[in-house]
This record gives sequence, C-alpha cells and structure tokens, in this order.
Amino acid sequence: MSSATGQARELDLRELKRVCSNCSLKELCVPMGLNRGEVERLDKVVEASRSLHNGDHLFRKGDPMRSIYAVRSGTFKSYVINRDGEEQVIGFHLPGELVGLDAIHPDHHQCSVMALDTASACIMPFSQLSELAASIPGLQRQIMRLLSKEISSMVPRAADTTAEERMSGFLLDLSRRLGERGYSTSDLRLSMPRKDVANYLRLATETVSRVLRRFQDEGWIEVDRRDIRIVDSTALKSMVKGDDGEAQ
Amino acid sequence: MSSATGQARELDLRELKRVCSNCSLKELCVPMGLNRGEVERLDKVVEASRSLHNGDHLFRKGDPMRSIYAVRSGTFKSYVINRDGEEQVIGFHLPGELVGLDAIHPDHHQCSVMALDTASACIMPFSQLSELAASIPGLQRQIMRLLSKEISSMVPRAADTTAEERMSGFLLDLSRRLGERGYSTSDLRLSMPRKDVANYLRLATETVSRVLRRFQDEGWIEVDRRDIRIVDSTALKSMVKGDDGEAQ
DNA sequence: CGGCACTTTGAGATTATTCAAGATAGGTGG
DNA sequence: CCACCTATCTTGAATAATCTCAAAGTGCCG
Repeated sequence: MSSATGQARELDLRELKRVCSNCSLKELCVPMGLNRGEVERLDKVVEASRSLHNGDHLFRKGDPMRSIYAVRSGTFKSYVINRDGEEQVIGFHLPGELVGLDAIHPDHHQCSVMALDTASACIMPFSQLSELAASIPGLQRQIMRLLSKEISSMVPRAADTTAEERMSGFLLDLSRRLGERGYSTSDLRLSMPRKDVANYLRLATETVSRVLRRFQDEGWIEVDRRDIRIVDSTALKSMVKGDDGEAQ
Repeated sequence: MSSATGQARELDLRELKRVCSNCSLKELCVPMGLNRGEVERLDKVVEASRSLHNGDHLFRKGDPMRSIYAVRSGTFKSYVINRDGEEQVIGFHLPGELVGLDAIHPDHHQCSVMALDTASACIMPFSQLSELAASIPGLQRQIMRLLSKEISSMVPRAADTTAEERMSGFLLDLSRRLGERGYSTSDLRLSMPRKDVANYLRLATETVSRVLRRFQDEGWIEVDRRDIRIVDSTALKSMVKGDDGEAQ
C-alpha cells in the first residue's frame, strides 16, 4: 500500500485492495463507504517501511509518535523494560494488525516494538491522518472504533489465571487472529521463542514447555518446536474461562 | 455538569468549572482552547445520572452503547461473567474517570458497570459528541487522546506477577489516581470488599488478607478494615516491577 | 441481641518457580 | 560434509508461593 507517484492510479487501487484486504487499516476507509476520491486521499498518506529483520525496531519507547503502523508481513513484539532491567513482553502483532495506538495521548511511544522475523509495516503519518479525519466524514469515527477495539481486546486476557488457562488462551487467541487474516487456524508457526511466550504469559519458560507437553499428551495439540498444530480446539476452549460472550 | 435550561448561563459555567475541574471529561474542552460558545455547546449535551446505590448498574454488558460516562461521585466496578458463571472484575472507576470507552467499536457494552457505594455519573451521549467532534476543531483529537490514554493505562498492570507485587501495585495505583483528583494519596478508603480486590488481582481473598497483614507487619501500611493508610510508599514502590518510565 | 456478610487465620494440598542438567536444531568454520 | 558451538528447548527434583478447605473473629444493621 505504498504511495503512488500519480500515474496508473487504477492499478494502484487494485494492488491496494489485494495487499490490504486483510489489514486493519482498511477499516479506516472501506466500511464507511468512502468515495473513490477519499480513498485515494487516504492511500496517498500511507507508506511502507523498509524490510526489518529479527531484532530490528519499528520504534522504541520514548520515540516521538509520528505514525500509526499496520503490520504488513512478519511478526512484531511490543515490550517495555521494567525497573529491574528485565524485559516485559506486552503483546505480539500479526500481519494486518495495528501498532502504536497507545502513543496518541502522550505523543511518545509507550513501548518498544521489535521484529521477530523478517517483517515490514505500513506507516500512516498521524498528523495527516488527523487532518484527513477532520475533512472526511466517517473517518474520524472509524479511528475511534479502532481505538475502542484496542481497548476491548485487552479485557479477555485478564481472566486466565492458571498456566494451562493462559496457554490455551494464548493459542486460541493466536489461532483466531491468524484466521481473521486468512491464515490457517490449526497450524500455527510461533515466530517467538518460548522465553517470549513465557514472559508474555507471566510464566517461567519451563512452565510453558511443560504445559505444551501436557496438552500434547492429552492429544489436544501436536508440538514440533515452533510449529504447533491444534488438534482439539474444543478441549482447549474448555480450559479458558474467558468471557462467555453473552449479555448479562 | 448537568445541562441547563438556558437562563443563568454564567452561573452554570461557574458550577461546571467547580464540579468538573478534576474530571476527565474536561480534557475534551479546556486544554484545546475551545472558545466560550464551543464549551457551551459541549456542556449542553452532558447530563447527570440519577443517584445510584451499591449494586445498581450504570449499564450492563450487551446494552447498546449510547453514551460515554464520567464518574461524578462514588466508585464503580466493571466486570464480566465468565463461562463458569463466575464474576471477573476488570477494573474500578473513581470520581473523574471515564467509563464505557470500550464500547464504541461494537456499539454494545463489553462489560457491566456497577456502583460499589452511593454514586453518580455524568452522561455524554456519544452520537451528539461525535457530531460535535466533526464541527469543533480539536475535540476529535482530544477524544482520540482519551481513548489512547485508556489503552496505555492497561499496560503497567500486566507486569506484576507475585501477590505482593500486585497488591502494592494496586494500592499505589489507587493512591495515584485519588491524588490526581485531589484526594489524599495516603489515606485510602476501599469501597470494594476484599473479594473484589482479590478477583481483580486474580488472587484468593485470603491471599489479599494475608498480604495486607504482611505489609502492615513490615510497617508499610496501616489497615483498619477498608481504611488503608500508606505509611511507606517507597517500600511499596520497591515491590512493583512496573515500567521504569525511561525511554529505551 | 442475634444474624449476616465480611474478614482473618491456620493447615494441608496444589501449582508454579528455581536450580541444575541434558537434548536438539541451526549455523559456522574447518 | 562433518564436527562443533551456541541458542533454544526439554526434563527432573527440590523449593517456594498460592490456593483450598475449614473455622473462628469482627463489625454492622435490624
């Protein structure tokens, strides 16, 4: 979804549709029925990052907030360093997902975001997005929706307390998110080491390893290093106590 | 900040300033330098809830999202019911804080919000706020900031893993938030039972009780039922591993 | 003065962590 | 191509933390 130079606009729009069809940024335009001119104006402010590799940073904590990012390929992790100098993994970001939304408020990034493998991102300068939102009806509301969605998405994780609950919650969450972007929901390739999974789930690395083995022994998953096949998602779901989805 | 009938507008603005001086909703107008007419337009869409009592709901999960709420007095808790039919406390909401921001995205509330004592809230109909945002420069951006702030606020809690870390983190967070609204940072009155604190921190009620006792034995706090005095906040701070606040 | 909800305390069971050691895969240089 | 090296991952045993179950203490309200 790189910005075009002007000619062959029609082609660009087709390319845009292909690459972005599974991207969260598309929610900024498509569903609100923006017209052709509005989509083009929006597209013009989006650029692509260079290719990043394992360990490269998209941005670091404290950097001034200039853009909203959408993962284009690969996986990222966001983290902060705590008072003891230890890393605290906050989340993982899959293709099509947005990153950096927490930084609008203080104008500076609140966490660092690092590539876990070969990865790239789309960059949407926030000031321009902000200006556009003021002039394109519906865009403003869509941005608010995206932010709100981000808030709601943090709720379910809080519910799981035991190692097995957290682990199955993690696998199911990953599976669902991959599915939403058109990937397999049963064959997952973890792009992060066990250490990062453990850190994210607030468990010891050894515990992650043991829980995965337990799940495998039960016949719920098949583990081959970082490849995980979900065999019995129903069993995994019965582990997590997450929100029942019903109104109360 | 109740809507006036028209006359004595000057008085209303003074009353508005008094009641709302510590309120998060004020960030929607004051800092962006809205002019007098804009503030009045904003004020006109805000109304106050009736008085609520312990156990009353501000809204329930699944309710259509019509408004953003700001706690005016008292305390609220937000929660969901999990698949086992157990309550999961998501958070507590103090005077001046916003509630319901997670519901913009799916148009329905994602959790239930209940009063813990005698409480009331300001109600800002979202459709009208949305319309105003389209016509008042800066308001749109302020709303985004509030949403973004909400996202960042969920990060630090994730870091604490042990019961003592969570408990001191909870006390310090409460102390800070009360301080931000002009209350004492050392003398806290918990308006929620131990059970809710425990649930929120994902601990057993007994563990909460024991950790509080341990803190008291160390001379860090004084506990008298739901009144807690923070004697040595430095000691408490040394317990939590939260984000170091520095750029990386 | 009960009754009731909340809170505290104790003892044993469970769960997860830490420490220590071994296994495995991927990359590197000979 | 193979041996080696290092990261990562797994496994085991002992330790520590938290939970569960059970019971007793406390304050509040009718």
